[in-house]
Amino acid sequence: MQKAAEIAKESPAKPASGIREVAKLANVSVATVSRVFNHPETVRRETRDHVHLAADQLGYIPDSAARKLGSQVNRRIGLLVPTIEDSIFTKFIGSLHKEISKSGYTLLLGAYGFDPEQEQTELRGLIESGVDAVILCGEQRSPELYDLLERRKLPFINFNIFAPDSPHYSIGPNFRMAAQNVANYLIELGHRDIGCLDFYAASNDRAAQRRLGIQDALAEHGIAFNPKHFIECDFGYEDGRLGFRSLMQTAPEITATICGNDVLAIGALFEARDTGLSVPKDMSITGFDNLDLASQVSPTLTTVQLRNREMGTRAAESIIRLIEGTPSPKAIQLEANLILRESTCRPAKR
Amino acid sequence: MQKAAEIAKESPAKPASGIREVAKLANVSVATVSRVFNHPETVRRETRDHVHLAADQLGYIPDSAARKLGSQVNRRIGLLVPTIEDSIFTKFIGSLHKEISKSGYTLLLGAYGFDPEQEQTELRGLIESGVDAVILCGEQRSPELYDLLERRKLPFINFNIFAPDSPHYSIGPNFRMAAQNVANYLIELGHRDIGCLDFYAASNDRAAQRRLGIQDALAEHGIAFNPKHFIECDFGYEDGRLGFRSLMQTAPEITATICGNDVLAIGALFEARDTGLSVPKDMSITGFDNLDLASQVSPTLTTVQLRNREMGTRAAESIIRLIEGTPSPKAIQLEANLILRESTCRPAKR
DNA sequence: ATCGATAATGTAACCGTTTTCACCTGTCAA
DNA sequence: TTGACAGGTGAAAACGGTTACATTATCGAT
Repeated sequence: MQKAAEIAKESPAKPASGIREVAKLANVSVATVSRVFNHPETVRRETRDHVHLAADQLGYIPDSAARKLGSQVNRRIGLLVPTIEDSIFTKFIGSLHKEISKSGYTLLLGAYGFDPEQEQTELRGLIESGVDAVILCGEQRSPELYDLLERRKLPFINFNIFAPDSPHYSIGPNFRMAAQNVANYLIELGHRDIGCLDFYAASNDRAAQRRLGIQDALAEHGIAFNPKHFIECDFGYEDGRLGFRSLMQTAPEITATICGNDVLAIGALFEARDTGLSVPKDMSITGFDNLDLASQVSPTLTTVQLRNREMGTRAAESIIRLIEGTPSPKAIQLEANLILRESTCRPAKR
Repeated sequence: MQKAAEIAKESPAKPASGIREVAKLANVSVATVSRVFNHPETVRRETRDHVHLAADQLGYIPDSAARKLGSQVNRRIGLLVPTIEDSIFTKFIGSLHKEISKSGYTLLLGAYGFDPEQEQTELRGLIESGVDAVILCGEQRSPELYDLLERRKLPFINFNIFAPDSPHYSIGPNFRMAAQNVANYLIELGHRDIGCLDFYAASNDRAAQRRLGIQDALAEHGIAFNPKHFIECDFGYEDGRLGFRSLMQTAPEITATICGNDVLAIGALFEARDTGLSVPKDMSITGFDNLDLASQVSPTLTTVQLRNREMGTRAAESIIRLIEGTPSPKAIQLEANLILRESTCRPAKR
């Protein structure tokens, strides 16, 4: 380990100094220095200034490990996402990070690649690393994982899901209702045969919710549910293309396709274009997320606007309240507005 | 703080237990328990099993703060990126995270929104949080920041830049040469008036490098450098559109546009299409990154493939070597291959 | 059986803070 | 003058591990 230190050339300057050096220089006890930083109001103004001066002079940075040991407080929040390579999470993480930084928290990031096993490993890592709370994606996970959280009495909230009936805290859009809205809109336009491209519902509760919402809408309008119309796939433009292609093969009668996200929808859009299908005349397509790209493609994409940034800031507020013991709403529902654009219209064929 | 604990309902189960409880249950001393986890080879097999059994039974998770305090080792790596909302960084972070996880490190993330001031604040945060090393983006930053690093004797490497002449460790593509290749390719196709859309070179050394590369190519072919052809802008599809529009206004003579990334290029592509310009016939367009989207748009985009995932894994290896004192190459150059697609061809007008 | 070397384990100091408690000083009401 | 009290401050005990060093098994050689 000392080796690591040798990498930097022997600097003649001051080595990293601790609270004792500061105390000595300021002519006070270490207790006072500590107080200056943690409970400034309890120390005399003059003393405070001395200490600050000394600290600046020495470039003092408190050691958070020692601090944690002493105080049992980390000022650290753990976030577990399935993947960081998706703009939903990216926006969420960005605004979450910004918001918790404001309150002096740092972010510990874990990604588990949609693997529940890995999720648990990462959680252990976060706990071990010392987090005051964690934020998880979705609601569906092994009881052992929830157990771990409870045993450690770690506050946590689930994001990207609105679960008013769950025992856990949650924040997110109501995917079920949002999807129902999309389906209703298409049905009211006159569509009867509606296809659907989404993730694997069994392992992704957001996809499952959307699926339910679509079924709600179909049932409401007395349209039979046809499992052949529901295709499950991975995400990525290419997956959207592939999914759309197989949808057209198994169910050529459909006049509209609801996609679980914008990437899938845009993939489908490209595939339709490349196979000579006109969107929206021959095929209406909708997405979820409202990516920047959705309003740039041609035709522009009808989609559901999600508030991923807002989700980040609100989740931050919420989790900090939980850490501090302030009450916080159990389930927060975020808006999910349908944005009408050019990729949808009434069906041509009847 | 106890409040936070009360959030979880009084669980009758075992509270988080420490090393002492494990020691007692396993009938050994705390030292032995510690050794089992840190230097297993030094303890008898049988004892080891006892300890593991006890630890599992109690759900023991060592406290990393205490661990750090005792051992002066964190197993934590800090990463500072300008923004997390960009697929370059996203891919990099993803693979970096995966790779360091393998070696038992966790990732501390900081984002500073391209603000040097904020970068320093975030770095302080990371140091305070206890990182064994940090990874930074680019090379250009205040001497104070470098100072902080040296004073703390923190190993660090700069990513997304190849800087063989710098005193610091670096890993990334050679943007200058890559851009020179792009420009050469266009010039050899017959283009003489080449526009350029990129970030602000003054605050972004990658953009500055690309600009130099383009100038190299122009000079090499005896083409005069026209500052009007270089437009600086933010990133995002809309910025690409705007940038391209203003480029067409100030320099309508150009027959090709080199963009600093694919998003900009695709924005330009869309704008060209919407204004009735045919790509590539009237205008060749190139990007940087080779996003998934680049091969999906129409026409498909000629671009430079960057190895951002590879950058992540290699950076991980490198930084871990640095931490452990194993020698590691000072500057690693990553490939940057020009991918020819449909968005470029010889100029029509002469 | 004794000895020495070596392997396995225990004891206790230490890491750099926070925090409890005790103490000192000065002020004010009785 | 005295006692109560509050505001500042310091000494030392935590916090939960790691590890240097001391100590105790174990075992082969004599």
